[in-house]
Amino acid sequence: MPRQTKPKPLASKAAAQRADQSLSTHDTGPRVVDEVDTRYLQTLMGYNARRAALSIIEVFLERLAPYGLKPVDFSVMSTICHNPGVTSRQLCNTLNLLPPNLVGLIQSLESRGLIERKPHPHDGRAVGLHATPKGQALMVQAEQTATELELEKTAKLTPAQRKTLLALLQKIYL
Amino acid sequence: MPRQTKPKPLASKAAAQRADQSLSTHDTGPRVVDEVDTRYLQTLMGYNARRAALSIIEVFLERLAPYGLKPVDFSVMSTICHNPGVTSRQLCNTLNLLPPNLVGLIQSLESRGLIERKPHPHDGRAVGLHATPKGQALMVQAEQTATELELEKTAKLTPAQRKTLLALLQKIYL
DNA sequence: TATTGTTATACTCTATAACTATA
DNA sequence: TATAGTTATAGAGTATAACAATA
Repeated sequence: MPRQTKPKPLASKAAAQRADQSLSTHDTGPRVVDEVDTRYLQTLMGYNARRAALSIIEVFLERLAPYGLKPVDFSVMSTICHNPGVTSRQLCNTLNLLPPNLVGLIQSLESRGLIERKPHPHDGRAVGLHATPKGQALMVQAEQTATELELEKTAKLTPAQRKTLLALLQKIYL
Repeated sequence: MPRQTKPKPLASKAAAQRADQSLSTHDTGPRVVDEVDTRYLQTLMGYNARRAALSIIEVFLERLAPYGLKPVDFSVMSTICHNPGVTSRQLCNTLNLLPPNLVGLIQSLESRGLIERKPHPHDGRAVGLHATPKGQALMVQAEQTATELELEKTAKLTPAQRKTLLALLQKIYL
């Protein structure tokens, strides 16, 4: 189930058309565009990172749907599994989420029996989040599926390139 | 105006805590998490690409606000400027947008006097989109601002690393 | 019959303000 | 006074179905 219209394969014969990349062509008459020139946008990291992320997330949504997990659910569950007792506030800070948007998500995971809320040992305001055995078992499978899917989507990259790409991306947002 | 809660600086002294990354710890008691371990998520390209993209887009929204352009407006305007006569359908295919979501955007740009709609030379159904002189002038400034911002956000990267990162990202979504 | 552009609309995601309980 | 969690709600973004005009 494609969520977007898929770009048609470009007619490579028309590559020679795109010669003038200047912004101010001062041309006002009607014109037919044979092949769309996106060379400027492709110099922008934000554009490329967003397109790459959406490309992966599109497949992620399909493959993880059987687990009832969307990307944010997945990252929250994974972080809880790897950090038993983590609080909502810590999840927000770590994953760049807003507290109000996490409330319903946590409640949903709890009602599905994937996590448990336990009182925080030292802070009466906070609540520690723990994955149940059911939640842990689900995430073992989900993380394996996610990792497989990621390797597929980055199949054009060598392992070294993949490692490089991860490191460079982290230099931007960390 | 921060749109998200900003992660607090991590106490590096606690890095030694995160030794066991296994999913099934079988621990059920209350526990305090000192530093959140996100090492698994950081192995996922989708997670890193999305975080990097959002990190850039956050600044993009601030810096491009004076031009009245959000990321999608910007990419549409830029593509129209560099491809005079491009059609809505071509924009959708190129930028991975859905036609209904582009209608209001195009109307807004037209009512602001940034673009003009002209009949397509060969196809009576299609409409060619052209940037007005006002739109072209705006985009010269906007693209310069965007490029500057991008260089700031990728300041930790060498020019060679930046080029590598762009190329690797395109190998994922193109 | 297929495609371009459009309308209407629903659903999801994201953001802000304000409240409570505790530190 | 400040923080953790919550509630309510508004706004933006994204999705599908269906239609008219043209190819």
